[in-house]
Order: sequence, then structure tokens, then C-alpha cells
Amino acid sequence: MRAVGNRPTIADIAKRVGVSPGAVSFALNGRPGVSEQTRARILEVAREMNWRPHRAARALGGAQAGVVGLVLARDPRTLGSEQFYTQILYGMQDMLSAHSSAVQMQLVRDTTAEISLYRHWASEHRVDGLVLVDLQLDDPRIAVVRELGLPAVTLGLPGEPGQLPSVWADDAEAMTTIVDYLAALDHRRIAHVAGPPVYQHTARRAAALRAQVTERGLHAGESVPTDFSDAQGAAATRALLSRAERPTAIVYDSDLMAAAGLGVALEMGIEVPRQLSIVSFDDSVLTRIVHPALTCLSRDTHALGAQVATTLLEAIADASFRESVRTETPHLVVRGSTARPLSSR
Amino acid sequence: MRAVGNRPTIADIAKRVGVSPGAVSFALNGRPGVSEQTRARILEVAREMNWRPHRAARALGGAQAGVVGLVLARDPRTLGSEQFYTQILYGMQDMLSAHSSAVQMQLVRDTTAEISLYRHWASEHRVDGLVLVDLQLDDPRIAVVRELGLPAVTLGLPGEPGQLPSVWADDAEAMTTIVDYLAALDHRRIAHVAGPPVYQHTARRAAALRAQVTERGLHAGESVPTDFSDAQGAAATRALLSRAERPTAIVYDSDLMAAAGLGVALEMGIEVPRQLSIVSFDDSVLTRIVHPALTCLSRDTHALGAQVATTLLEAIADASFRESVRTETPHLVVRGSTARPLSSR
DNA sequence: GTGGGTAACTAAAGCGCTATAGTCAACGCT
DNA sequence: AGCGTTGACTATAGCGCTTTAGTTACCCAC
Repeated sequence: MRAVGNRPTIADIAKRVGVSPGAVSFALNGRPGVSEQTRARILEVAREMNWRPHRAARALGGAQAGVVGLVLARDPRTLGSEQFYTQILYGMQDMLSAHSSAVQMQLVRDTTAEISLYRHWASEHRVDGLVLVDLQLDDPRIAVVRELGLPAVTLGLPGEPGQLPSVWADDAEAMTTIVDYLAALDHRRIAHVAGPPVYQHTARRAAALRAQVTERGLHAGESVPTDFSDAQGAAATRALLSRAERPTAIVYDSDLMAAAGLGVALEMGIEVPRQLSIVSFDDSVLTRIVHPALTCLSRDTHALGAQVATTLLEAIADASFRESVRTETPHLVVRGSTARPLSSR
Repeated sequence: MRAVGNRPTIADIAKRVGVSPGAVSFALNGRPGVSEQTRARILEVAREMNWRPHRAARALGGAQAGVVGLVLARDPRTLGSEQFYTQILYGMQDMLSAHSSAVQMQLVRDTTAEISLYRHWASEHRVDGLVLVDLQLDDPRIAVVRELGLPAVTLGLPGEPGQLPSVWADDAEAMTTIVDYLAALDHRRIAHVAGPPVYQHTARRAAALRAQVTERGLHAGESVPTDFSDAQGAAATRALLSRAERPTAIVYDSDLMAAAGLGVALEMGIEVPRQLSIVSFDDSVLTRIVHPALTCLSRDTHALGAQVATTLLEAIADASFRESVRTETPHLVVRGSTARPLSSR
């Protein structure tokens, strides 16, 4: 054990001011029980002595841990697709630090490990609430979170809305935005390199694409599932581009796969955007540094993270809180990777 | 406040077994004071009741928080270069979870914010130790960490070795590996797109390059400083490639800048690797997905993270621990972005 | 001027666990 | 028999904070 500096305690302040520790606690927490004069005096001394609450002591009294959890289930081989979540994390931290909370982010192998981590955290009182990301169809985590009594917010709509508060954007509308644009450019064979079909957002996007294709009488509209890895993104692209009737545009569910797809096109000697247009569903530094830069859907991810944090704080404060916040649909940022297809020029 | 399930406490176990809470504490912590028979019985009941230690309660008694901190100082605009640290984080978490600890990673704007976060954490007893990354020349964090009495490990050698335990690899040797290879291919004008000169590793690499250039009688050897952003990486590349005597090979201090540099070369119609070879100091998914894939230095970052965690645990356990662990020098992975320069064919 | 209300405190218990100082019986030794 | 030891516990205090139940002192109304 180590002496970590003799931090002042509430008792020290009490002694110095000449009141009881209870009074100091009242003053520091802004609750009634002390005169304004005394309160001011206590606050002044506290600042002078550089007092900070001892988290553990508070948590022991049943208060909050001051930490919220964010778990990313990732196969180590799929690592690399965390740009988006890094931004979310940043946004959450900025919002939470104002409420002197922190985000505990952890990477685990799979959903099973994620769930056991939640149980662990709950039993150790480590977190006050959770953010669930990468929502799945029939997501097993939702039942667990309720059982544990942990406040939680989902990033993205869960299958059965209303189970948990959530922060979401309309994936179907986003896909429609893309198809609108591609169709206006005269693309008629549009393919979709998707994530694993078990994810809600992938399912929604695929469904929206099918609906659009039918509505507009386009040719293709196939969604090829992948595990989100660059390898499978590249493989899917190779397969699509090797067909007799190859698509003139491919929409990718992630920036990483889109960049990998661009690499494959270059490797196969297919010119982007002349012979193939590429659109990414995510924006990040990645879409900007490749050449040509990728047309993509973009949104303020930092603000999204902040919104998630805000909603989670509400859910923590009020156990019955169950509202969902719809955020702006991502907007299209057109860069060099999209153009009119060669055939229609 | 919310009822978070009625977790069993040590008192519950004591009641059930018929001993005092103190005896249970002894048994659960593997210290003498109970017979082997009683100990076994207590452990059995504890498992049966699914008991878990209450972190806060332990921490209050002066024990550890079970959290180590990792702060990344990043201008939001420079965000995107965290691939490496995501891997480090993963490696640390895997190692630490075996010791039922966690990593608290936080992104902040700059070193000033980083330091005040350390003070904050120390005063709240939030972390047991710290990992300092991106070591600077004359790093102000070192003094603060010592003042706070927080155990810490640096990733990379600090300016004055021996101040803190560190985990490091030889940057000079790494640069030499690259120059060896490029010189063997007959490159004679080698440039370096570096990070901010205030960073130790950037300084070491630049110095090693200069030394090599002198030793081998090569032409250039200039290091262009940047802020690690893709924008400055691209700008530096553009500047270098616009010179009358442009380099035939550029070494980049990060994968992100290397990829951005490749984008610039493509944009300027300079063929890679025929007219320009590109080498990145970091490996990541990024170097693999661009086309051509980038030659780079690679190492087992996950293992590196685990090593950092191990060293930090030692430093936490023993305040006088001050050893440094040298890890393997990154090895060169040759991919499509390097070749013999056109001029020498 | 007495009862009752209220503001401004103090006293004390308790959160779950650890750690230290007992207690008590059994044992060995001179 | 008397004494010190040892092992296996129990009792208790305490970590820093919150919170509830007092306790004063004071003011107001009848």
C-alpha cells in the first residue's frame, strides 16, 4: 500500500471552519441545512485546501460510481473499425466530464464476454450505466441489462422500441439519400457491402435498398454480408466486380470496407469513379486520405456521443426514463469517388 | 438512488457459515487466521451466493481502485491516429482483466488538460497507476506524476532514463532498418515526414536518419515536422514532391500520414512505387487496405500493451520499481509501396 | 409568556470491507 | 501446577462520506 498524499477530508475542513462534518457535506453538496454564510465559508476553505470528493467513499454510501460503461465486442482480427467509436467516446467524455463522470471503454471478443463483463461490473458497482452499441436483432444484452437493473441507453434503435431509451438516426432514410443520389447519376446496378445481418442497422439498410430498387425499377440491390473486416470487405468487392454484369456503384456499411473496396478496384484496374462509384456509410479521416476521396454519409459524431451521454445521465437520474432521441439523418458529402457511370455518358 | 440488486455482502456469508465477518475476509483474501476447513466452507458459500468484492468498499479501506489510467492528448482535428493505441489498449485490458483491473482511457485536448486530469484522478483515488505515452523532450508530466505519488510507466524512453520504469523499443535501430533497406534498393534521396519535434521518438528517428545519411553519403535526410494530422502529412508530401530534386523515398512517422502521402502521390500523378517509395513507421489495417499496400515497420502491438500492463502492475506493487523493459525492434514488412527507384534501373 | 414552528446546526449510524487488538481453549514445557 | 504459546477465531475500529435523527436557539402568534 502506498501513501497517496494526505488529501484533506471533510473532517479536516470541518475542523478548520469549526463546524461538524455533516454541515460540510451539506454545504458541498448544495443542500439545505447550512446558512448561506457558512456555506460560502466552507466552500472557500474547501477550495483553499484543494478538497476533492473521495469517489470510493461516496460510492460506498450507495451513491454513484461516476463511471459509465461502453463495451465494444470485436474480434481482434476485425480491429480497425473503431474510428467511429473513438469519436463517440470523445463526445461522451466531453459531456460527462462536466458531470464529473468518466467513460469506461472496454474491448472484448464477443457478445458473451460483453454480457459477463456487464455482470461483473454490476456486481462490483463499477458503473452507473451502460451504452449498448451495435444493436442486434433480438439482442440478448437487453434482458441482461434489465435483470441487472442497470440504466442503459442504446445507440441505434433496438428491435422492440421502448424497451430502453435510445439515441438513433434513421438508417432507412440514410440509405434512401444515397440511392437518390446514385439514381440521379444514372446508376442502375447498385450493390451493398453490408455488415453481419444480425445487426439491426445493417438489416434496416439492406431492407431500404431492396425497397428502393423495387420502387425505382433498378437492376440489382443485393446486400453482401461481411464481418466488417477489411478482408471480407475486399473479398466481397472482388466477388461483385468479377461478375458478368458488375455493379456500377457499391455502397459500403463502413469506411474501412469502403477503403478496402477502393483498393481492390485499383488492384483490378477498375477506375474509380469512371467505372465504379463508391459510397461509404461512415465518414472518418480514412475516407479523406484515400485517393480519390470517398463520397460518404457524414454526421457530427462528437455531438452524437454527447447526446448519448446526456440521455444516459437522464436514465441514470430517473429509472423510469424511456424516451428515444432521434438525431439528424446523416447527410451526403460528395467527394471524388462517385460520378456518372461510363455506360450512360 | 437505485436498488442495484441485493448483492450478498461479507456479513451475509458470515451469517450463513456461522462465523464473524472478519473470518470471512481472511478466508476470501487467502490470509491466515482461519482453519483450512473453515476457509473451504466459506469459499464454497461465497461462490454459491455469487459474492463479489465491492470495489468501493475496498478502495475506501485504502486498497486499490482496480483501474489504471491511459490518457491520449489529441487535438480533435488530429483524431484518427489512434489505431496504435486501440491495440495497446486491447493488450493492456487482456492482461489486466486477469488481475481484475481495468484501463480507464481518456482523450483530452492537450498536455495541460492531461496533467490536470492526473491531478483530478489522484485526488479522487480513481486510478492506481498511469501509462504515459507520446513522451516529450523534457516532459512536464514526469514531475507531476512523481509529485502525486502515482505509480507510472512510460511507453517509450523518457528523456532522462531511470526516472520512471518504461517499456520501449529502439527507434534509432528501427530507422536504421528502414534506411538499410532503402539504400540497398539504391535510394539516395530519402525524406522523413515526422511528427512534432517535441516528441522523443520523433527526435530519435530524425537523428538516426541524419546519422545514416552522413555515414552512407546519401543526398538528403531531411525530416519535415508535422502535427501528425493527415492534412499536414499530405501538405509535407506535396512540398517534398514539388521540389526540383524530389526524394525517391519518403519515410512517414505514422500510418495515417503515410496513407495520406500515398493519396497525394496518386493525385500528383507520381507512381508508387515506381517513382516514389513509401515506408510507414506504424503498421495497422490502414497500411494494408490502401493500394499499393504500404511497406512498414510492424510489431506485436497487443503484446506490447500486455507488457506495459505487466510493468505497471509491478510498479504499483513496488513503489521503488524502476526497471525498463526493452522490447523487440519493429521488423520491416515489405509490401507494394517500395521498389528500386526509376533512375537506377 | 408559553407553545409551536423553523432554521442551523450536531451527533451518530451506516455503507462493505480490512485490519488490529483482543479472547479463549488447547497444548507443551519446566 | 503454573506459565507462555499458538491457532482459530471474535470484536471493534476505521476508511470518507451521506443521511437521519436529534438538539439548540430563535422567532412568531395567541
